[in-house]
Amino acid sequence: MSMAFPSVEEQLSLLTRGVVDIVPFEDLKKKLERSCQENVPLRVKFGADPSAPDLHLGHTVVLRKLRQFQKLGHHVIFLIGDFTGMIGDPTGKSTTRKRLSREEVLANAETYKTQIFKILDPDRTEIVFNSSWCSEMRFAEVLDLTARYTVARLLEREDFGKRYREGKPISLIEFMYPLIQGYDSVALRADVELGGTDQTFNLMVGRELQKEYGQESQVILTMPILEGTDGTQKMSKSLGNYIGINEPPSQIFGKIMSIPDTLILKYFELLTDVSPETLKRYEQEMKQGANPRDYKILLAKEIVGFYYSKSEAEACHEEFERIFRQGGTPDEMPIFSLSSPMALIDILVQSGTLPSRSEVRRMVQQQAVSLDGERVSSETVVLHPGQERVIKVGKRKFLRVQ
RNA sequence: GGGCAGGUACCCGAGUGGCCAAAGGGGGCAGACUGUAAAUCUGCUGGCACUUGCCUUCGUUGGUUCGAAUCCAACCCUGCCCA
Repeated sequence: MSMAFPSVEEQLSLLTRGVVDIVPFEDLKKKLERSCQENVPLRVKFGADPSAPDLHLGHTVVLRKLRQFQKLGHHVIFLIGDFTGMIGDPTGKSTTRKRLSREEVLANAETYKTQIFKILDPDRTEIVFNSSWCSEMRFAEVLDLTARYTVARLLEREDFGKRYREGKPISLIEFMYPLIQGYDSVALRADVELGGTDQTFNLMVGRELQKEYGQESQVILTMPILEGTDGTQKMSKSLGNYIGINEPPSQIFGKIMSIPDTLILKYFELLTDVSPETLKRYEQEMKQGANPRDYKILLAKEIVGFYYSKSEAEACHEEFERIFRQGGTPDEMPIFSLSSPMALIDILVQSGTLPSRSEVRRMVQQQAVSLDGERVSSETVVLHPGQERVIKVGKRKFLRVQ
């Protein structure tokens, strides 16, 4: 399969979009030139944690960059770091890593596939597991690997150094992670490795190790870390500020609408294909006083449109207007069927709308509960079957009772 | 192996026998205000009951006591120093 690559300049202009750093830039240029001349695609590596199969928009920043490489004709290697996942890390800092079985890893891999292929081209993506070479390594080989790096250099990493200075624990296996990840690059003979800026250190270790093992060092390309819906902390599932790509369209739409204004342009740049010129125009218009809300709507439509469809995006927009601007109700909401009369408090707990009866009482006290648009003042109101009513808790929890 | 300091609710962190479901902050949730948001103000933030009540929670397990997050013992875990 021989196809001409676009010119190096053309490739670079696309590939440099939105990136934070390319180290070293000159080497990327050289690799691209050689790839053009010899008509050999670059091997572009990206590593993923095996235990987090729920992708969110934060993950897609890098995936979209991989997609650009693919569109230019390069070969993407999606590495699933199952080896360390199967060992587990009992002392992991805050989140104790769960040990994964082989079956779980494979199941997670499947989930990955269905998600990443919403963005990546399956025909140009190779999925690999690092256990396939890590589990073959003999202890002597592992020692040989550890002899090639020093503790002082590992402590150069910001979080290691910080934790060490602050007297917080660092387990040896954590020290090994960068080495393992770096060794993966050796095993894969990666030309380029992508990652978030938080991965810079690990990516650099890959460069060092490749050199140690007599290979040409990979070029590393880092992408910005996407802030979550809270606008300050990085998007992550554990912080609850994420927008999952598997979430229903109306959820995605609503969550995007809730991001702070300061993120609008960044989201456009990193999560959509909107051209740089258009981006500039948006920026100008907002500076001149246009309502940022309207651009958020454009953004939300753009993203929902990408993962679902244009018409779905339109529908989300209409529903959003109805619910939040006019205080209406969504098209779809959880339904709870009554078979006999039941008190409001029981309905809200049994339907799972709220976690406990105490919570229901609190909400009612705080005037957060309404029934068919009317504030509810007592949680003991009894609802009867056969009559359709809508309960609303807070701004976005709805329940249809029938 | 020895010495010292620690382990408190989602997170940080006060509390050293009853007034502790446990100060304070962060986060979260709700209300007001808005543009849906941010900022601000107010309230809530273990569960069950709901007019002062009961139950579970302060690393784990036992013990002392009318009564323990607080005292004792053993154990587990973490950090620092020494070997």
